[in-house]
Amino acid sequence: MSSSSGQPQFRYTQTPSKVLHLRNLPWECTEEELIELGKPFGKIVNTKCNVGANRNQAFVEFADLNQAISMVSYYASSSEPAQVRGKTVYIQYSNRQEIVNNKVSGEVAGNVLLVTIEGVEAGDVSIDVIHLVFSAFGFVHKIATFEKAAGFQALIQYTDAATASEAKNALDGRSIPRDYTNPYLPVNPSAIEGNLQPMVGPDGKIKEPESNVLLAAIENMQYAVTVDVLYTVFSAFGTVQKIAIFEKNGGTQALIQYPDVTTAAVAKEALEGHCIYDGGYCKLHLSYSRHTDLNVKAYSDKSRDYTISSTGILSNPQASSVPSASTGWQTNPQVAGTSVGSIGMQAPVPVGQAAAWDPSKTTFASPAGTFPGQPFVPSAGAPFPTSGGPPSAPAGYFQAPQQRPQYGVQPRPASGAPPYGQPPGYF
DNA sequence: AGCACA
Repeated sequence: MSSSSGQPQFRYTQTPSKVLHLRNLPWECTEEELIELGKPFGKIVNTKCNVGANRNQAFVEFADLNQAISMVSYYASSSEPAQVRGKTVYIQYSNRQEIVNNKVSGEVAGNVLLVTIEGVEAGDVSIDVIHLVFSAFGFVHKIATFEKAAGFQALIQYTDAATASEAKNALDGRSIPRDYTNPYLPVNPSAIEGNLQPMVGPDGKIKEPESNVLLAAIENMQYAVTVDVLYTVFSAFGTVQKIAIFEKNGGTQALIQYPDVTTAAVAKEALEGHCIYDGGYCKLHLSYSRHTDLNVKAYSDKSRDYTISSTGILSNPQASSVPSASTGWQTNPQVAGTSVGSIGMQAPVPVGQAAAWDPSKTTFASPAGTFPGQPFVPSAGAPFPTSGGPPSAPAGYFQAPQQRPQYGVQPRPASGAPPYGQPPGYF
């Protein structure tokens, strides 16, 4: 308790800081209110509110010291005091140089994806399905879905922006496999329950070594399974880089190469045990290949290398790096938008545009649906490119006779370019 | 008037 040389801590002698201490705030003042207050003076990079016993103090941190100085000096000489909700707020330099740890896991900038799922209505895609698809990239903290007349949207919250970005890159523009939405088809239960277990179980549950290359054994192959068919099916989960089909032990197998393990894992979970055609035809058995990079002919009827034909599939913006100012994702999430279905990427939404969350503001492009009830009739002029088609080749691809197709995949031009268009007018 | 978090 050395009451040592009483150095007075008057505000006038406080050393300036990028961080300002605010007091006399209204109870449980929100982060948005702090930002509103400080925004005119500069860029606020972090806040901490509801500090103190009464939860009526807060900190705001500016990007630049001069911005903090300008705010303090402005209100020091202003006739109008700083106010929040009509209460006068007292502002001074914090005795710290930065705000630490405001960003709890729920509020890291860019960790939330806004997903627009086109061609579906609420209930067509369950949260379980969304969870399944997005969990492959990392732990999913929260999912919220909402539906307006414009469309069905979901918020997917990851731990960090990097994970969100990864998911965005992998899934943007993709279709959710149709059978997720079909209640009559089995969904791999382990995949859905896998909530708390990432790919590798922490409790010693080691799965088979993962790979970005999947080995697909095709059983009961009554219909031709071409490179194109496989491409269409597996592209629903991410960029397919290479495909090779070969015969082994009298059966047909294929290798499908993705850019990364996570994408392969999603595809594997989703497709394992499922059939390309209804009726048990062309059943897929998936495992991880030991290969990581296939050496295949660029173009043949048994193999394809999609990486060398100029395909600009992935040119994805980063997830938002706008500093977060969230109190919760209901109010002010950092959104790196993605939409699944026929998916369009949405630019990150800056803090100030939190209102843009209103899904009703969404301009909705209603693409050729790839979802329930859509029979995927290929346009007459664009037959599916089957190489030497099946004997009784179904008029509609992926459609065994008198059967409904299993996967919501779209016809693909023979050029090798994926069909995923960017529907106009996202947000 | 007052300065947190782990």
